[in-house]
Amino acid sequence: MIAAAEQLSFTPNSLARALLAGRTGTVGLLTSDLEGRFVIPILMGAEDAFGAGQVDVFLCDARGDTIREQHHLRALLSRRVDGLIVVGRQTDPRRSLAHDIPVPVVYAYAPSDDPSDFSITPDNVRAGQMAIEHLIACGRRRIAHITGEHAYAAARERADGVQSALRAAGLELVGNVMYSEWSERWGRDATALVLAQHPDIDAVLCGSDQIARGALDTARDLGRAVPDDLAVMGFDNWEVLTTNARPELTSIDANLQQLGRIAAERVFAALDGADLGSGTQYLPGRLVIRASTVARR
Amino acid sequence: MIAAAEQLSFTPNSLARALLAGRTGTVGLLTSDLEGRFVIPILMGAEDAFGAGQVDVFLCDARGDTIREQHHLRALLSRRVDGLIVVGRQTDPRRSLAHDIPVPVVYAYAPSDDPSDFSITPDNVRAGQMAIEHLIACGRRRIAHITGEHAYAAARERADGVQSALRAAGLELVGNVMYSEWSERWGRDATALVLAQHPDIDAVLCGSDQIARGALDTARDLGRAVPDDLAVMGFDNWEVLTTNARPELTSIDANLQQLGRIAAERVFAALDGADLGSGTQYLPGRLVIRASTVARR
DNA sequence: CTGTTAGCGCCTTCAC
DNA sequence: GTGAAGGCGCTAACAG
Repeated sequence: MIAAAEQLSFTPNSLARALLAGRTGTVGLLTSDLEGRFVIPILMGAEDAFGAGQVDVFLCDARGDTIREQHHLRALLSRRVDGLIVVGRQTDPRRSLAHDIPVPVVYAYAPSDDPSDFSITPDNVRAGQMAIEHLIACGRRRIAHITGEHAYAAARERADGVQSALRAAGLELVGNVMYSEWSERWGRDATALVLAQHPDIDAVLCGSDQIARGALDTARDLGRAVPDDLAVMGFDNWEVLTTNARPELTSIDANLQQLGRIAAERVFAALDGADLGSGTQYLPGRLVIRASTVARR
Repeated sequence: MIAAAEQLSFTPNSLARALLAGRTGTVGLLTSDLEGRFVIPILMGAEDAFGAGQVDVFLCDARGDTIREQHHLRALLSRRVDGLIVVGRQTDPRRSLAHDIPVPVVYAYAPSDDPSDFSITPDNVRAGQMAIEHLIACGRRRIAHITGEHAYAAARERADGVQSALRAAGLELVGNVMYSEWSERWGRDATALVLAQHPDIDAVLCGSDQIARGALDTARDLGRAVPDDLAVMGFDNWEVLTTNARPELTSIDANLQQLGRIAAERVFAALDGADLGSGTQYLPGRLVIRASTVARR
């Protein structure tokens, strides 16, 4: 009867329950950069995995500032989150948060520099290989590689994968890896440059979809038909760029949503006593073939 | 001395404090669509405003599903959030969550259809007017308007603003408002169409930056010089599209981050007893002039 | 099987 | 001034 009376608009107080149970059913997601487009899919994947269970997530954006990060960390711990996911803005290793955190911590995207932490990050070397293997499968032999800032591990690692896959096929990159910035503009300029120096190339592999969009523009300006005359591909599979390109752009998807989901599942399992493990797990990407490398027929 | 001993690694338990205080210092952010690019800046603005104070935010993505939304709502209330921000994916009014929510609720981006709720949303009519006023100030007189889906209030309202500003200047739109989809592809196709029918136009106002990018491509293909021969502008000021365009794209920024900040501030003030108010507040946008409407010199 | 009670960690009050 | 006690809402353990 009491129950019936309260049924109308009664909500149990999770706080009290948490206080008693020693478990809040909450997880902290500490990001260093909401602006960037890599964090969001990861966040979605994590939200997804947790949403099914009964856990809610505290989102904190440290804006790349260590002080703010420490502040948020303290706040999250004082709120007794059951676990923590730390999402970086780049795939370069980042400093470990601290050693004495009383809850499981998973580093996503940006791995921790402490090998005793557990991290999960995209396999960029493999991604570079996959791209080259696809281009070779398309019959391309004279391939140039235009990419972003050398300061980014993602750029260097993809380039490593590119070189190793070429070597494995008995081929060589045309010219050097061209590093500069992650922009369409650089894609346009670099493509003009490489086409002037090496007019006989049959493929341009770009380090990001943005760069690839620039490459497509220049190819069009110079009358090079894509993909018949010149194949173009990118990385990241940023749909707004890839599916609206002329022709639509082949790309390597880093499976970030899955990465977020795995991170969440690992934290979740650790809550139930599973061992979190340590070291860095590399998540393979996925080739998404579109018309910029394979002609429609 | 006890304090000293604990200073090493002691974190006060916010739960216990909250239980006693009747205040958790948490706010729920209920979104219907993390994927979309409008939610993120709002979220950042809110996180920003709250981060300064001591409040943390629970992020819940309902994925546009009402059931899931109700589920999350219950969860958030059971966690005794002090307030709620509901962020929709479109600017079309959405159904009110419920009438009996015991904490302040602010609707952001998608206003509530219940006038007793408080909502804040971009002023799209005014944005349309601002765009036209800018084009007229640039000396344009024969303006076409290509936009997205008619089903979106944002498209219709901007078009209303466009028409009213033209009328106020004694001008008329060239052709009808062209509604279709929010894509580069449509921007390309529609621009080709309108240039064929009305070769004498001197400006194309596009309903989004994506559409505007398509318009720029077609203008280039057809040899129309931008901005001398044809001005092009968009809406949203999506930097990745605007600053990489050839030429860089003039756009109307909806100030979404500010919108998120205001929403957070309103919730925050309501926590301290301030009246939340009701009705819909329309936040004006901001003109960002770039080279697609004003020639560099 | 239903009803009572103790205590989770903190803060505020009141007594000393 | 320092110190003890009560209670926030819940659940687990125990008593009836």
